[in-house]
Amino acid sequence: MRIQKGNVLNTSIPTCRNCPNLSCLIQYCDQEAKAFAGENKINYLIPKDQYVFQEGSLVLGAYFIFKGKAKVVSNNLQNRQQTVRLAGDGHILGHMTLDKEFYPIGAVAMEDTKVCFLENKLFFQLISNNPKFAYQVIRFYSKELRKSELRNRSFSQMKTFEKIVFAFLYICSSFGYTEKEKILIDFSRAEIAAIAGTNPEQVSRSISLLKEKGYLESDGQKIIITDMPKLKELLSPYLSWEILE
Amino acid sequence: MRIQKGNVLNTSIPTCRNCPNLSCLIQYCDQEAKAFAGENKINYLIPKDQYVFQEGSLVLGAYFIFKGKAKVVSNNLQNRQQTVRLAGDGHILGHMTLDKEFYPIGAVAMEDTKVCFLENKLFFQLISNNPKFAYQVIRFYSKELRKSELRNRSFSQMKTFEKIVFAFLYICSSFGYTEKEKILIDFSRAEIAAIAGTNPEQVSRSISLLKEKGYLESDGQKIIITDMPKLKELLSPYLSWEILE
DNA sequence: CGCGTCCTTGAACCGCGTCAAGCCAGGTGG
DNA sequence: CCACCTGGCTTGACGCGGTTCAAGGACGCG
Repeated sequence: MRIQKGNVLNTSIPTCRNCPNLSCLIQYCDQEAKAFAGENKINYLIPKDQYVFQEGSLVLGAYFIFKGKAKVVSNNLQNRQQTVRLAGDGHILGHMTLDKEFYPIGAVAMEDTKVCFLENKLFFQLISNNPKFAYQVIRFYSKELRKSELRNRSFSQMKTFEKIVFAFLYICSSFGYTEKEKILIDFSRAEIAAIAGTNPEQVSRSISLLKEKGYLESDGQKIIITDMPKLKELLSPYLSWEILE
Repeated sequence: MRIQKGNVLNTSIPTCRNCPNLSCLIQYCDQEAKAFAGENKINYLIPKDQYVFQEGSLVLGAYFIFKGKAKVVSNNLQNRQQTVRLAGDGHILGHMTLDKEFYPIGAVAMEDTKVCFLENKLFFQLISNNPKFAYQVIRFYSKELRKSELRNRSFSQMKTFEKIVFAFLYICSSFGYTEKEKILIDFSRAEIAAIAGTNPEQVSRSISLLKEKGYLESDGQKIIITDMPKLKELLSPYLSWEILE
């Protein structure tokens, strides 16, 4: 198995103004590193539904998402796929290491996605020259770990219905939303099920129930959340919501 | 609610030879930082069963475990406690941040545990002056996140029996073991249940079943794993085991 | 010796995963 | 332009597994 890459972009690392998370990281990189990155063509465009990297491939560095959406997925031998994390603009995919290690997970682009691949050596160089960059990376991982731990807890205690509600909120928080406007989720039932850790039928049932009670509307596979605060309230026994933001 | 601390130790940061993970981290700290840490008495001894920090307390920095065991726990409002992570020698507890944030989780010492508290400012100072230290911290978080993601996936697909087997292996991998010798797990049924995300009854049933099939022995609450490889095999459909080590 | 705590085992209810059938929308070809 | 087909959404029915409740036993402690 090998890392599957999209088209190489000939740009240097952009400042990425419309992507606060990443620009926050990148602005701390010194000129030298930026030039190196540009020369070495480390920016890629991954088309929708293609792998950023595949399960079982060799770890060579970390991927930063400039613009786009990706899901971190994991198959087991029974061919069931589980989505373990969602990543949007400015997030980090993959895990850097000094040793040769293998990924137990893969990442798939959910839309055309611009990523920047930082090979281990370059990554270390960036950290060494840019302590603020290092600090931002640590904060990112620290936050993601916290989110992941929370998901762990929630999933082991929630009933299926609640897991599905959680999946909706997780999607919203991963890709951003504003409290006021209506939120559109355009995921297939199967995709939602893979996040919630259940099956499409249960997702469908839960949506019907939520629709009935006026929490959301649906049109084909599209879901429109009309009352976000009430939806959050359903999970109030489990969560303090600030932390997902 | 306030941070509950144990006795303050008057030592400076030790090199901690018997604790490879942490010594690996700490050896990269410069003398100045070590002196500062020593002066500011940032080392604490947390007695067994006391909180290192409590759910809902303010985030002020990160805790490094020198020697001991701790569990990261999380209560929901129905008073069910879930253990989301185990941490042994050299591991990091808590999550650093620039802003004022709240922990959604707490940490409890599982035995008398020596920890070192790095307040945010000091932590940043360490990172700035010690790029290798920063890199090690990033590696640690990256690895923990990977483990957590894997746990996420596994738990959403495994049956209860398998989750309990997983809990045993998770305990072993967190606190270290050698493949050859017999491994003693001295946890109450309820504690194991909190890790596996189920109830003590199921833990008890699973243990009986495993005992019957010769995977382990038990004596009161003590569990002795006699055949680790066979135990791992039970979960082979889910896991590539290297990554937990 | 009595009490409390934890482990163990049994029994009953019910949530949910699975299977199956019906429905609707979009795409294709005659 | 319509007939057909395919794939995803929806809903119902069934059966298994697990949570919960309850009772009995082992052990330590006062």
